[in-house]
Amino acid sequence: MSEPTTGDGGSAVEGKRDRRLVRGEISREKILATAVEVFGKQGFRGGSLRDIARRVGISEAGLLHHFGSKAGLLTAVLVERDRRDAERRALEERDGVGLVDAMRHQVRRNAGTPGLVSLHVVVSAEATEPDHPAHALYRDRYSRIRAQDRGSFRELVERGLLRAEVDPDKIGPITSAVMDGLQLQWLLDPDAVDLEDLFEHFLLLLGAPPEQSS
Amino acid sequence: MSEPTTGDGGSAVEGKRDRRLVRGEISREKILATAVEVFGKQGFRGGSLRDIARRVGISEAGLLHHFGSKAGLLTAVLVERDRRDAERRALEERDGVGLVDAMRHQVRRNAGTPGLVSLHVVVSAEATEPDHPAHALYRDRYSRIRAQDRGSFRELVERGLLRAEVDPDKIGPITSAVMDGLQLQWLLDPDAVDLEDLFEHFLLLLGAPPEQSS
DNA sequence: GTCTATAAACCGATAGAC
DNA sequence: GTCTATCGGTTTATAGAC
Repeated sequence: MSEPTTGDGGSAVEGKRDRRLVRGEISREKILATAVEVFGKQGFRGGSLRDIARRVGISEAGLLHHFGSKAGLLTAVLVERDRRDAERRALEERDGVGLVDAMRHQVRRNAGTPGLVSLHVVVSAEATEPDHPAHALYRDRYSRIRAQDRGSFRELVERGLLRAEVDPDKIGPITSAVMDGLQLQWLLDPDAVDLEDLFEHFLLLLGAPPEQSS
Repeated sequence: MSEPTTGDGGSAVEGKRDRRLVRGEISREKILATAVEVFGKQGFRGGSLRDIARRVGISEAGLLHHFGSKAGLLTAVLVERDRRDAERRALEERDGVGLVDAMRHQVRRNAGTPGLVSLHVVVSAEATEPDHPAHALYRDRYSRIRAQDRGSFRELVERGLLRAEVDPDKIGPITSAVMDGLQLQWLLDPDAVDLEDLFEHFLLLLGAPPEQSS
């Protein structure tokens, strides 16, 4: 057994730094980090509260005190992840990082955090079932991304930064598909699939210019 | 540990046509079809033998008589699916259908069989976990596809049927990723994602010629 | 906020009759 | 080949003490 010590992931978020963490919040952060691991490996259906509770070093009842239900815990995990992504994207946008480079950064981060990638791949697939507690969340997330990408890609094509054949209405979902699909193959066989290299080749086919080191 | 009997399923493939089906084989076919439904919706971990047995109209013990275990049933389902795919691909190859058109046909079939698509998307994602009973099967399947695609794509590029920038070593996994990733988005929101249309746009970016109606 | 105890349901698999 | 009965295990969630 032993402590997986992944609790380090609970390293203070950002704005929370100057505030003392009370006991309950320590638990909350640690629970969320552990839930990412367990739901990432076993999925929502396959992962158990017992497993998470044991890894955290808390009782199941104690765990449920914070999140109400298993579905509540999953939702908290995914919402927290979305929050961090949005925060990071906002910082990048402030620094003038374009869509394509932002995607490159995302792929690079993914290659270093297989646990988060696994959470996404496994839970999003589970969530295709309409009754799944995260179904609406994933459906709406992809819908939102498609809408955002549409505008960003249109601008890139208009500025001649992508090949003229690229259809701004269609390239967004295709690009998301490439990222998701490559992640699946990478998780199945990490040594046989080079995430960054393959994504970069896809970008080359779009006619995207090389990365802006800035 | 009882007879898994999963081996005999593949024994008589073509020769079965002229032979009367005995009761057991009727059950076997019906069980496999139902297992596709249940595992497709709930995954292997989330789906239960109880649910499958009830839908088939048989007891759980009767079900296990045929397949030995839950994992044995999943394996039988996936092996059967692979067998049918290989059979169909062999026919197409005999008729001179190229790789790209074969992929178009696959996408078109997928758009008409959401249950099979769901089985693939959900179970392949589950199977990224090394302990999953279908892990080796999916890892090897993708490895095999990558190896086959490498040769086929090289030939297409050499014959000028794809853009020269296309790297035969990299475009295979990217193309698989596009199919898988689009399927995920399609299952999450069927009305918002046009599987065939988006895949065709991807092919256009590769410089592939229009479909050969033959 | 955390615990123990327990409810209530579901699970895969086996034994053995027919 | 199919059944009934059952075992031993797991699951999420609640009640109530502290």
